[in-house]
Amino acid sequence: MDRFYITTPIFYVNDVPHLGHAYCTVNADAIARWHRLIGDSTLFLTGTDEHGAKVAEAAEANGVTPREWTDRTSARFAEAWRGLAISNDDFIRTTDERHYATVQQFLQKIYDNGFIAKDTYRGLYCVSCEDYYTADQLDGDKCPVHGRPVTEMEEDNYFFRLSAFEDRLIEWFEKNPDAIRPASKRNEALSFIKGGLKDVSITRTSLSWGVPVPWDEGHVFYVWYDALINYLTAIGYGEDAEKVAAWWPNVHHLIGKEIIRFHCVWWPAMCMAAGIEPPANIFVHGWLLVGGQKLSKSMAADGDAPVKLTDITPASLTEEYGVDAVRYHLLRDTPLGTDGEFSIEGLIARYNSDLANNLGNLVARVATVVGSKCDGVGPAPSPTSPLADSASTALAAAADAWERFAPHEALEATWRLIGAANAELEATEPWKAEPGTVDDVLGSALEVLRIVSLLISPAMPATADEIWSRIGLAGSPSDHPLPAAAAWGGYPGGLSVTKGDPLFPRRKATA
RNA sequence: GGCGGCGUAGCUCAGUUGGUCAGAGCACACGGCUCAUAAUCGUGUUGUCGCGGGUUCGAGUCCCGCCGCCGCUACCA
Repeated sequence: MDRFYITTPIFYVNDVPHLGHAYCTVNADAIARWHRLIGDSTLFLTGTDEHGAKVAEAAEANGVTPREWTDRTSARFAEAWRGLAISNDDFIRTTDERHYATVQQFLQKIYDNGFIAKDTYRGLYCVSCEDYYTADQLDGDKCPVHGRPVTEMEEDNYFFRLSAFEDRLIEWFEKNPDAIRPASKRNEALSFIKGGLKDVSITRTSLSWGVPVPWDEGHVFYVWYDALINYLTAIGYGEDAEKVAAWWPNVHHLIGKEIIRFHCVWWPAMCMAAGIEPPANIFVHGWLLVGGQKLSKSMAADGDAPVKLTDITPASLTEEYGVDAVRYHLLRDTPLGTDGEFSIEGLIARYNSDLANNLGNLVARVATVVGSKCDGVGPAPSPTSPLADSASTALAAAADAWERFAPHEALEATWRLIGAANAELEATEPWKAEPGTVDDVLGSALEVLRIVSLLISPAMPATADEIWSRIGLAGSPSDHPLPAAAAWGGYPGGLSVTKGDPLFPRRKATA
């Protein structure tokens, strides 16, 4: 049995979960579900990043301890993911005991290996960003992000000798051309490395809300530095060498393009410094862009302001359109690796054409005709149906696409099968035929629905279960491993088929 | 400034190493069907492939220049 380890970034708790977080997490979830479906032993990890000055400040402003504050804010993410049917196997928090233990061991190892040393850092610091700026980055004398004045700071910090890894990183990139995808993002990281690397300050003394540096009291690790290590905490680094060996380094980090440097430069170097292999796969996704148009006011913080992606909560969409429809849109409309447009109009267009007209209507019309021509008992499929080829083609294309982290292609392939089934019904017109002569075509249509349930289950688990159940099957498609389960002829016949309400009622063009 | 990317039908986008590459889906039009969520099936229209040069028998596909947009340029989840 193969193993499959996939991660999202851990999200910073001061953010409210928004559509950008959801985009990444839903994609990771669908890919994880696909791997479970093909029988891989799968570990899907997400979580929250909870250290740093901003969190400490927010806690104080709310009159609670940082820990109480992050208990509350971390829960918002867990809740958002429940609302999107996210099937993470673990939810890591950087405030977990286990994480402190792993971070300290991992960094102690780097320290012992001689890649961490003390030095003095001087710079212009923005408290809001928790970050230093160079003079030319400033907007006058203010932080370009927050517009707040920066302060001159000087700290005795520990520095990670990133510069020592320039050659090794370049070699790693060249020996592993597919480690970072897409290639455009790999090149971006590589050119950054080739431009020369400077050592990075990885500890702070100005705050205490962080993981303590084990060899020097009074220092805590810089939030980014402890955050990356979560990927090792979850597989028991420092605790369970066997478990680490089982899952590492063949991990798949799914990340957004804004954090390329941390994941594609720092993180591999940190792993090298600690004496372990760098992560085998890093897949960089793009951003969802929100155009000039306004979204529904219920989704915007300020009804008249231009809506930003970060203003859109996943719940505002799932309440209106349903969990699976939102998941489908996120997976189908923006290929991983490129930026995409997000709009309610696009969501509705996709909903109506793919979900209501093609899939939902196919389920409805098949159920109706089985009801009228077969007394509601589904016949077995024909072994010679032309749809058998369509089904195997769809399965092969979907499998290939999921392997390449291309959910949109996997779904596109599945919809070609749905289209073929609709066309086959038109060609054979079972509603005109005498009962008794329609078993082959209706059985084959039901078989398509069974296979479609399997193929859509990573993307739309609830819909898959519902179709599965309506055609009379017990359990859930996710209990039936591919590819065997998707072989033509699996629908047994003799099962009771129920019509039910429309799976996806059509939507008006305006929300 | 430096490095990199993008600009293809109304919309969203495909287009490997240059030669049916001018495409898909949506939208739209017409026709069929009426089992189905006015859904479905079939057929079809739309483009100076950002602009201007060049290489070539032949260029969205290579080269040069220009215009427009964007990303990265160090510690911004």
